[in-house]
Formats: sequence, structure tokens, C-alpha cells
Amino acid sequence: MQLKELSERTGVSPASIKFYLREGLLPPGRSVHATRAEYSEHHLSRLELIQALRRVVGLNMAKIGSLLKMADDGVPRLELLAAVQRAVLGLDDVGTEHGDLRTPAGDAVVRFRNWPDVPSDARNSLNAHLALMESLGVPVTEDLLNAYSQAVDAIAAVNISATTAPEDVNQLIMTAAVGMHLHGQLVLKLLALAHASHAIRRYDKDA
Amino acid sequence: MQLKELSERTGVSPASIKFYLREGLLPPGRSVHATRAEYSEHHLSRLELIQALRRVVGLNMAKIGSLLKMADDGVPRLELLAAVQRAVLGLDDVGTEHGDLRTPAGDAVVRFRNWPDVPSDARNSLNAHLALMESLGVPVTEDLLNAYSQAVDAIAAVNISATTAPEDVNQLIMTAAVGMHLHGQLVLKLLALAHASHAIRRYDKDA
DNA sequence: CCCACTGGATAGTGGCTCTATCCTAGTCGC
DNA sequence: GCGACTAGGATAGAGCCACTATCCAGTGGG
Repeated sequence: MQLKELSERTGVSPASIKFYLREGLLPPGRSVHATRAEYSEHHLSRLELIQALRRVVGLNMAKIGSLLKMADDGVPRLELLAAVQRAVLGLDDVGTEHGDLRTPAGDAVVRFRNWPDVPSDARNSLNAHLALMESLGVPVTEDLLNAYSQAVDAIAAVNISATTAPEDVNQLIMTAAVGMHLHGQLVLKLLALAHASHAIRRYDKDA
Repeated sequence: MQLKELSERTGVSPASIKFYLREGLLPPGRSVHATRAEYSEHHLSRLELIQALRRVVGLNMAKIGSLLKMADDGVPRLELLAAVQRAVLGLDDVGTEHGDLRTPAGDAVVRFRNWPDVPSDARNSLNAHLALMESLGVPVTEDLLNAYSQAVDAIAAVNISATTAPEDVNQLIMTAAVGMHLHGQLVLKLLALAHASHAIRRYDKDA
């Protein structure tokens, strides 16, 4: 298919497609001759991926670009999924570049939950976040952290098993990123509802 | 104190302070005469609040403005806190304006957890989100929702009790917004770590 | 007395994500 | 053969956001 059809089938304007091509998010089509190019199903799924990452997950172009580059470079799946996690949850938006920082609280969580004691982006980000909370004067007690980690442990146990990885790289990223984002938001919204519910119950009791 | 001192004590440039004044985020100082104005501690704490909402929580000026307006209008605390929750968690960013939409899954959660069955922003937002996930083809089983809601119920039970509301409105918003944001992020990061940990364990077992 | 500071006004900056316009060369279909 | 259309390349502009800078005229504290 050519550019216009690509545009019509995805709902993305030709101008935007050109823009993505310029930015290297979308690989150039197979050039039939000087003024005609042929795009494949791969372009279609990639364009849909870009749209999903932008509109649903809310990633910026730089993050999308680096994910797509990894996919194109044939980075191993586990590594790719780790990158997706980093991008979707913004694990690298705060200072996690200072090597492996540790916090007593973070270490305690890992020990207590019997999680593997290895460095990871998630762990660094958690530690950085704990340090941030500390510095902003928001207390994080061990009890609180235990309750939180027990809860998320239960959540993780449930939805790790529901993961089936598709073969196509575009779809792998799509599934992983969209799923991660939506599940994260779901937890946040449930938490909001839980908070509101507890607050109402408490308020009613007092009243 | 005058503008410059306000600037020095908060680290916000005079130009930005003027900007906030223009935008109405910061009330004008007591005008001593045509070319001199006096700012109080209230201005200081409000400016710090604005900074925290921008830099830590990441709210945009419109949201900050509406929160501050509510505070100034002497809106009741519970209502104010609800608005904070809406702003911080972005509950109103998706279509929750269509009245009270319900989903079977959302209702089931409320019944199952024995949460009060009343409409709320959090609930509407949850239902909208469930509908979104549905429409994007991301399945949400009842089991999953039960596991999630049980987990967040436990979390909410722990940190609702740790809330002490300060008297000053600026500080109330500050504490609530910053706390909400940081705790939400903490849960997300713990969840990421939990996922990673489960994935590692699973991978190691397979290998 | 004068200089730093004031409020008010207006304009500009920089990042980000597009969107529009113009051009030439080329081809598909009639 | 010819005209409507299309690709690609280049470049400019738009629109939003959160500032940031500049200019101004007035004035009170040191």
C-alpha cells in the first residue's frame, strides 16, 4: 500500500506520517521508484503501535523512538520488556543514574518479601523514590511498606500468570506497554476508590 | 516582605512570581503604595504550595488554579480533598462527565469489598477505565479485580489512619496532594519491582 | 537625591507535536 | 499523450504551555 492508504487505514494524517518518517519512528517504505513507495503490514502495525504509545500510554517521541530502536536492533525480549517497564512507569525520569543506590527500607522490602536480591531499574527507582519521600518529609514506615509490598506481591502473582507474549515485536511492545499502563492506572483508581470508601465509612462513624 | 525577598526565600524567580500574580495563582500583596507591596507568610506558603504542585506532583496551572480557588472560596475540607484526589490522580482527564456510568465489574468490586455503594469521582473514573480497558481488548477478569481490590483495600486501611490534617489550607492541600502523589507512585514502583521479581523467579525456574 | 525596587504591560523563548505549503519529478489510468 | 494525482524533500508555521525578558514610569529608603 502507499502512504495515503496507510493514512486512511490508521486514521493518522499523511502529514503526521511524513513527520514520523522524518523522525525515524517509522522506517521508510520500499521505494518503488523516485516518487512512489510501498508500505507493508509491518508499517501498519508499527504505526498503530506508535499511536497507542502516544495516545493511550502517553509516551513522548523520544521514549517511543528508543523503544522502537531496541525492537529493530533485535534486543532480547526480557531486556525489551524491561525497557518497556522503564518507559511506561517513568522509572528513569528521576535520578536513577547514580549507579545502584540502596535504602534500608528498600532492602528490607526485598528481604521480607523474599524477592531476588538483585539490582534492577525497578529497585533503583523504588529506592530513589523512597529517598525522595524522605527528603520531602513524607514518612514511610516499615509497617506501611510491608502492607504495600504484600499487596503488590499478591497483584503481581495474579497478573504475571496472565501474560502471553505474542511473536510480532510490535505487538509484544503494544501488549506489554498498554497492559502495563492500564493495569497501573487500574490499581491507582482502585486505590482512590478504596481511600474514598474508607474515608466515607470513617466519616459516617464519626458523624 | 517584598517581592524580591519572597523570590529569594523560595528560589522562584521574580519574573515567575509576577507571572503567578498575573495568572491569579498568587493573590496580590498588600499594596503599601503605588510602587511597593508587602507579602506575608501566607504568600510564602502559597508559593511553596504552587511549586510543590508543579514540580513534585506535576499538575498544570489550570488544575492548580482551580484547587487554589476552592481553597480561597472556603470550600469544605472533604470536598477540597475530593478535588485534590481528582487533580492528583487525573480522575477527570477521561470521560467521567457522562453522569454516573456503571460497569458490572465495578459494581461487583464495590459489593464484594463491602464498600459504600455511592457514586463518586473515583468510582466513575474506575468504571470509565474498566470500559476503556474493555474497548482496548485488555481483559479484566473478576478474579483479577478481586485480587487488586483486596490488595488496595489493605493499603487504604493502613494509610488512611496515618492522615492528620493540618489547619492551614495551603498546608492541607500540600500534604494531601504530595502525599497522594508520592504514595501512588510508591505503589506503582513497588508493583514494578514485584513484577520484575516474579518474572525473574519464573525465568530462573524455567532455565 | 538617587538607585534599587515596584506593578503593569507586552513580547519573546524553548520545548514539544504536529500541520501546512511549495516544489519537482514521476506515474497511473483513461 | 495528458492530466490528475502521488511521493519525497525541504522548510515554515501553528498551537499549546510555562515561563522569562524587557521596558516603563513612579517612588521611598538609605
